[in-house]
Amino acid sequence: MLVAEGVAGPEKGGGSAGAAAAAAAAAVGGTASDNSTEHSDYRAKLTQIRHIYHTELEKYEQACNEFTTHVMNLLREQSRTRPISPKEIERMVSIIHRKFSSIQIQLKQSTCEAVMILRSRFLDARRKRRNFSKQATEILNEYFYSHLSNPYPSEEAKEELAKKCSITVAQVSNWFGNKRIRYKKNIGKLQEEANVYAAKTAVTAKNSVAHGSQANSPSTPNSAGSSASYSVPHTGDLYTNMQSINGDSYQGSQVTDNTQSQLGPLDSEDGIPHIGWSIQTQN
DNA sequence: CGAAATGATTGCAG
DNA sequence: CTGCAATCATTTCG
Repeated sequence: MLVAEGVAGPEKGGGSAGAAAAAAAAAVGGTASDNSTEHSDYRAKLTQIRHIYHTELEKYEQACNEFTTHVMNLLREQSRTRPISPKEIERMVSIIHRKFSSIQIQLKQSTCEAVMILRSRFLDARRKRRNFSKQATEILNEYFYSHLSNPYPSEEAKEELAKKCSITVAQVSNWFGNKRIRYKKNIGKLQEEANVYAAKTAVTAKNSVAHGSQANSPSTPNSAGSSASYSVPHTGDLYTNMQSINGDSYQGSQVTDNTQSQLGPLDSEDGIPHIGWSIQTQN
């Protein structure tokens, strides 16, 4: 257990400790490369614990030896007045060693406890999030808005994005989960963002798919100062995607989009259009 | 400081 | 197992 934590291992600099920290990081879900700043704290504390442990252990060992020799001396002294069998000496020594070993076990236990506390605190810190870098969110948004019609990246796409953003696949999934739901919740506000990113990536992906007649340029002329008027991005194509609520077909590029999905909370102030990718069974 | 933004977690459903 | 929705906990912004 302590060995696993790199505490009771060989007392060299930081090899095993580093491994332990890395393992902990992996368990937490970090990339082990970028968030080293957070690990340094953990590692420093682990090192401290290890140092204390070894110091104490050495102290006990030394005390044990001293005590043993002391007892031996006493016995030797006594041997002048009475015969002392080697067996008795052995017995005494073993008793002493047992005693000290129990003390050491206690030390190990308390050390173990300290490590566990440290570890749990470190794991609890998983909520201590760091915002992604500007560039990472840029990349993610780019993908999201260029696949707005079906923002469900495949496993490969997630890996790709994760690599590009220096985050984990799980984080990508989290991000898309959050993004989808928050986008849906707030279409009005995020519209501008959508347009921005759509414009940004207008030429890149997907136009290959849209080779249909309709010009795909989303190009809301941003004229209206207020965000009042927004036309759903739906950069063209395939947002009819699954939405296979039989019948339906799809109503041209115009997005009056009555996909029922009555969002309760948002009062109808502007007839906010709804997004298509609500897969939810909602017949 | 409080509110908004945001990444992570939890519970639920299929 | 994946996604959604609600919620938590932290960070950032005004």
